Amino acid sequence: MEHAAGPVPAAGFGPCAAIPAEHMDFIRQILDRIGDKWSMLIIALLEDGPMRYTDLQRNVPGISQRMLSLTLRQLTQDGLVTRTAYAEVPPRVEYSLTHLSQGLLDIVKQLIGWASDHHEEIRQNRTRAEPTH
Amino acid sequence: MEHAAGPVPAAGFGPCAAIPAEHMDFIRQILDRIGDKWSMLIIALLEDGPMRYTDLQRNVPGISQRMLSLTLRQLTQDGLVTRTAYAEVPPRVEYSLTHLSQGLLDIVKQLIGWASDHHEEIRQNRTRAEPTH
DNA sequence: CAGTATCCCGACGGATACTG
DNA sequence: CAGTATCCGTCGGGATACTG
Repeated sequence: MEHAAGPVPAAGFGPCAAIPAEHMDFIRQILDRIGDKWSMLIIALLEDGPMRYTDLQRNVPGISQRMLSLTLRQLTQDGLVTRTAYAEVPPRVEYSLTHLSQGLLDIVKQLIGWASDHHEEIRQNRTRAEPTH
Repeated sequence: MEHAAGPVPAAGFGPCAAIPAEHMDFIRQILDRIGDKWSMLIIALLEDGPMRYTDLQRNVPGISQRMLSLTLRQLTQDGLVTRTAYAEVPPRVEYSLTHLSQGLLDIVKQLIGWASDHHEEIRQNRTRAEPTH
């Protein structure tokens, strides 16, 4: 991100130097899509390589068939996941990442890393925040 | 639920090398929290420095007072945002990032950058995915 | 195996009105 | 200015049953 260096550039201080208002729109779009309950998890899981429907279902604990299907369809439509169906006797379908989602994968992994590092701290903060009332 | 009876291959490549099942839990916790509709946006906005309640309200287009209050309270409780109230005649309250959210900010910025770079591609993918009926 | 279809509940979150 | 309180609709998403 170019932020050039600069403490609040331009005139006075604008209402929002960090995010141009024009960007707000699709930032929300993307967040709504991958910020949902399962997308990032699935993308992270696909890092290892292609996975089948049931593989995903086993490895994303708690996901329902409905949500798995829906999420995969969304991701496929967005070009973040590739669906490959093999015409075999027991049907086989594999899902894998695309070039587009490779960059996203990197970020998702960072987010997971951050969560791993700080979830405990956050939990502590949360419980200790009670007494205020 | 543990189906301990399962193969659970342990050797070779397990069902999930990317995310150990134990981590799934708090990954979901974090995603549920910051993956909501407004948290990341607010964190990104606070990069520039402290902002007041109304500043945030202006710069997060479409957010309601209710959601702004709620989100800020959540973030404050989690230790991701600091709330500072000045006892002045017109009340003034400022919100800013904490050391904890600094690392998260970096990731959020990357995500925003990624969204900026690829939202168009994603939109195209989405529209061109229709004909499949 | 890899899904789809249907039902249904709870929460997320917007609109509005009120307060310290 | 900086919130809280209440009402209420939408819809994300789980449970269950069925299909190619």
